[in-house]
Amino acid sequence: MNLQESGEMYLETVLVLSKTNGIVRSIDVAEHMGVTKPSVSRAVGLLRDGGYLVMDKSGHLSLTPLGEEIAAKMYERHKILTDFFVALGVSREVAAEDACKIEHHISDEVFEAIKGHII
Amino acid sequence: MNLQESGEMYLETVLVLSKTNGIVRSIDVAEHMGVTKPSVSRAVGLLRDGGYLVMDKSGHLSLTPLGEEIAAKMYERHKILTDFFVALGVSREVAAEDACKIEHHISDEVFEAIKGHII
DNA sequence: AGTATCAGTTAGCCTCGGCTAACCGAATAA
DNA sequence: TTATTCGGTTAGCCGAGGCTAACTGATACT
Repeated sequence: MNLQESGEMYLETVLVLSKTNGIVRSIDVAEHMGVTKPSVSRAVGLLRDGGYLVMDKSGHLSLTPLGEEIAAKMYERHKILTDFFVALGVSREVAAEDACKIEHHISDEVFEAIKGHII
Repeated sequence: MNLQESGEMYLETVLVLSKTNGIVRSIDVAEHMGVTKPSVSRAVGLLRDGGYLVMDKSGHLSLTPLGEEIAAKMYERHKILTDFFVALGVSREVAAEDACKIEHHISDEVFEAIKGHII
């Protein structure tokens, strides 16, 4: 499985929800992301097949080390990019929105450069 | 027609090629973007229907004021973002690649903030 | 015990944006 | 004049990633 932007987003959401809620179910992911249950169901199936997460018999999702790695990477990008934009004078809300969109598109090189220039 | 990321990319390419080559044909757009003729043909059709560009009887493409506006906006973003990343220490090549990807995703607010902080 | 609710899945549809194969018409070359 | 090439179009396929409708199975309520 070649992880697409949407896959990264699902993994990041699982990570964020597990930090805040503890346990994470598909329905929580759906609500948090504003998508439907079937969309999450398919995404979870693909991510499970790809070895990025597992679902136990009661429907609780947990990231594998591989999934955790990607989710943590996206989450770090999200935070750093948001802070960076805020530091440039952007409102926190718009900064977070944009961070969410571009975190999946920038190269490691550009991200590290930004990270190294936090004001 | 609601302009998608790919539409913006086609418009920007027409603008860039018109700056360098003068006249622009679909085949030139295809070669420059690394897509096939049918892909360009369909995109040009949609952009024509949306009032973003016109094609004369000999196949020459030109942007309408509406298309020009969008293309110029993307082109400016491309240049500014590239310069910004280069200023942060990123190689020109990677900077341009990333600029190309994110120019379609960032908000006006974030872009203006970046533009105002060119080092 | 029977019913309602809730979470997850399945089936199937849609749009976007690539692709190949095949066709058309104009210009060029033999 | 006929054949090739070139540029554009048409038809149709595919994958990604949304969606709705409908089913399933478990838990909880009456």
